[in-house]
Amino acid sequence: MTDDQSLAEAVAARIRELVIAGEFAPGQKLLEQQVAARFGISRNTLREVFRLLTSQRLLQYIPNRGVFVAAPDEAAVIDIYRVRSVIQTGAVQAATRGHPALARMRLLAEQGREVGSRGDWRQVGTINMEFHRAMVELCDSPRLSACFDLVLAELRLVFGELEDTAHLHEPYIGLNASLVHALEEADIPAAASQLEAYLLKSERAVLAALQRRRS
Amino acid sequence: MTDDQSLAEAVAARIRELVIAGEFAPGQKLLEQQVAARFGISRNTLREVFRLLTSQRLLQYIPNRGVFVAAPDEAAVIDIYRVRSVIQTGAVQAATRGHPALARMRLLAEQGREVGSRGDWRQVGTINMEFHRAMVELCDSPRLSACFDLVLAELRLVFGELEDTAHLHEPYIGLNASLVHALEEADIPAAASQLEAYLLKSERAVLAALQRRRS
DNA sequence: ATGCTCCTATTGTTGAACAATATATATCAT
DNA sequence: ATGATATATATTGTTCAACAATAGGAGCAT
Repeated sequence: MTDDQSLAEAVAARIRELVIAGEFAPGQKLLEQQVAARFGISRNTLREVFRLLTSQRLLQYIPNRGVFVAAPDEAAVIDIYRVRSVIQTGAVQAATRGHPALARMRLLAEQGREVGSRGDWRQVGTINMEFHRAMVELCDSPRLSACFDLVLAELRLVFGELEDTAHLHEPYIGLNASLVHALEEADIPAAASQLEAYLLKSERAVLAALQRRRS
Repeated sequence: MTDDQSLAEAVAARIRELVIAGEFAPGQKLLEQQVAARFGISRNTLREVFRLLTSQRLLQYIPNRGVFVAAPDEAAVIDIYRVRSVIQTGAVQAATRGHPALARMRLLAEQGREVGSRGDWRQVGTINMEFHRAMVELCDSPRLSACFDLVLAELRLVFGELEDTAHLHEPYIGLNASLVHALEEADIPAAASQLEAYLLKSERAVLAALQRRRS
């Protein structure tokens, strides 16, 4: 079936999903023995897994203390949105008519609207992230996409800490469609300003929700 | 002395230097037994090291085949400069008067001129990289800096493949000073256009040298 | 050459062991 | 009690030896 990847990578992928889904709580310590037993692998292999996930910022590694599920704080969120601003601004600047990523953005924007009307906000969140990933692919840069994937994964982790994901995604369904429109018209300045507005709004919403949660 | 880091991290740092210095040739295969013996560590620990360096793109990991020293090709160089363009453009946009990173840029620009007049081009290259790292720190974003450090390390690897590093760095001593000047005057557009010119010129020089080398 | 089997070196993974470090517990002086 | 100190315990850091799984090459037939 699915076994062209090494065991370490396979387990890394599984843990990654668990972390992002919030099954492993942020800040929680991961004991080597315990986790190794749970996944039926040896400690040595698990350590490779941990190194993998640490490099993706999903786990935090403190020497001689162990690994912990990353717990992004306000500073992290601010930094994440700074990265998004820089990279995604670069993306809209690089946008060209007829780029496959643009078509994908259009598709995802429509899917988001559909799923949103059905009220499945978790799904909307996922689609929204895919939308922005597609946007970065406008750069045709595997390294920028990789960097962006990292911060996006961190952001999903933050979302996992919050509950009221409803209004965290709802307002952006319209914005996405509008952004696609601007890009298809090759109106870069409009797209850039809409992106900037989106990011600012989203950052504020996330920060507010995060601070509400910490009380 | 210096032992607050784990053995794996220490060895990773050493190998990293060797790779960047070109002591391990790009594309060369690294045998686990051999390298483990050379550094006096066990295979298991070395595997952690490899995972670390792979995530930094200094090594390439092919399942069931082993790890190889990364060998950036033309496509990689093009991509690296795309990343630089996006991130560093973001940096000059974020520049503010009196930012500590700006002072550091000025210092490094002067050092570059000094060392350059003495003809120590290798040193000029190092200082030049520090200069651009400082530029990215204008963003005050640890994640952007981390991403930038990755591509810069890759770029050093490319430089290692070339010999005539002299004229690869010489023309940029003046450009750096001029860029600092523009930023200190808060003339963002000027700085941006100079940066763009610099990156384009540098990219072309590197690509040309690289293609000359492959024959 | 092309395709085949067999062999071998290397990677992938394991389990147990021990040293080094951190955390928890108990002990003691104040 | 409180706080400091020592002791014990759990966990991480690292090693080693073993074996399974895989890739690459040698030889051989076609």
